[in-house]
Amino acid sequence: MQNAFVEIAGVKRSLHVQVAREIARKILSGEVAQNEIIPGEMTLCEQFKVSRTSLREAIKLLTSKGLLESKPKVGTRVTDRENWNFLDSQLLDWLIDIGDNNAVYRDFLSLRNALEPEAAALAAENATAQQRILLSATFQRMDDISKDFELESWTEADMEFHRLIFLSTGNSFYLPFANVLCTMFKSFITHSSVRGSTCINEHRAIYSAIMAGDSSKARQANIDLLSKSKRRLPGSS
Amino acid sequence: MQNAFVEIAGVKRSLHVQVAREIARKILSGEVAQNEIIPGEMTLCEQFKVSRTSLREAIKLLTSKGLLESKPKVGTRVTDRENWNFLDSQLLDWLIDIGDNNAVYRDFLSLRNALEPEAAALAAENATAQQRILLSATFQRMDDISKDFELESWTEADMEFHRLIFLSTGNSFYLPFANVLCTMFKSFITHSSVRGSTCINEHRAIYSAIMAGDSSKARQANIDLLSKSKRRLPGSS
DNA sequence: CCCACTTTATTTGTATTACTATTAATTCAA
DNA sequence: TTGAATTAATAGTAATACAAATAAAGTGGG
Repeated sequence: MQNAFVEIAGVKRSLHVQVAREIARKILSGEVAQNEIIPGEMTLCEQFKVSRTSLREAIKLLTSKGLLESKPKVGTRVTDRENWNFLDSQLLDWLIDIGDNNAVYRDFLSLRNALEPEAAALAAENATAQQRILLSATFQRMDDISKDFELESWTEADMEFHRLIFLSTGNSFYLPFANVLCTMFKSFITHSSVRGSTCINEHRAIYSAIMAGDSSKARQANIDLLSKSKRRLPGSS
Repeated sequence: MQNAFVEIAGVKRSLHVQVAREIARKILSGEVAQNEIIPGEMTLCEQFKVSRTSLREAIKLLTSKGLLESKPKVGTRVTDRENWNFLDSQLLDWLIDIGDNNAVYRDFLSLRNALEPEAAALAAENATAQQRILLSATFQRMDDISKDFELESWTEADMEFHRLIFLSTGNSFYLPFANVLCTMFKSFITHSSVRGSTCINEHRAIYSAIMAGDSSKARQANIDLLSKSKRRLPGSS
């Protein structure tokens, strides 16, 4: 396993991101195995035709996402899958680019199932005045769009709605999901998975419950929404 | 706001991690405000007495955690709190070092509340043979320890038990929580928050349900455990 | 023969300097 | 007033040298 690291994508972005992307692709796709030691810095510099500075920045980026681990004398090793940060937006982008997205979408829906009802409940209790205003404006947009449906603008409003709920929980640990959610929604758009109806009534139920400060009703309304959309998405029963 | 960036902790770790830690502390504590532009690279190099290489590695690390954002000509700016990745173990360590941990523990418990019941249900359905063996061994240890209670070893086994559940879900998005959970448990130990009893029976119920492949029973058992431990932790009703 | 200690070689970590690319702000001309 | 060209400031890339860490090989004493 020597020449698994070659080529370079002729995109725009900064060099070390290109390199990181290439290496990440090979790791995520399984082309290089977990716990495998990748070639030394010098070797990789030659293969990617970049300076050691750039290569090291690339490796640092991947290390910070839990994909790699470096030790002097021993080298840089691919970590166990357990340590990969699947909630990182960039990593998700790379993962989606690779292929079998059905599994990714299914797993993500499962996570939303666990999180969003609780997030809605928390938002009902903790949303600030400012956040309630934003939520109102966004729901208004959804309501308007639902009457004259247009996929892209509705998806965007839908995304913003659920994003705002995460941000309104008043719980720091829910914040990262706002970004992950956006990444997934954007990938939905570009890969144009069909999403039939708007479920505007189910969304209205969530919205009303949050504005009324009724956490249990918000939780239940979000459960209802998820159980309805589950029936339309690929890979679910 | 110029000399908010000085000193340097005389710890061991690699240089750029020390620097990153210092800057992160100032950001997380609010000493430097969100959206504020921090001093240029050269200035920071002088203040921290490190080379530009190390400083840039530090900044890259913080950028990858969503704390900073760099653009040519404009500089490096502290991002909105919404973008901070609170599920990063290192960031959590820094956050805990700062102070008001009660809020952190409370928020984390709230997240566990949302996630762990679903994780237990998924584990009941998807745990591999290998994972079931590990879970059995770990529960056996918990059972033994509960008879002759010793705080540290029990906390470690408890942590491993819940960690294994996350790893056994068969859902990539649950994996990162395994590490976050460990970080929080370790902080519990060092900051020696009291955790009275072992709840061994509640844990047994989860364990049995997972081994039996009964997802709804596993979910309910995990809910029961959380509602019981909630009554003992600081900051909850 | 075996164990502990020392040396060596390899690999990552840090530092320095120089140059390039990007872009906000300014300037100057239409 | 506008808008295109210039300027200046900052991050990105590169090349090179040296420092630190450590696994592995070598060495001496028991």
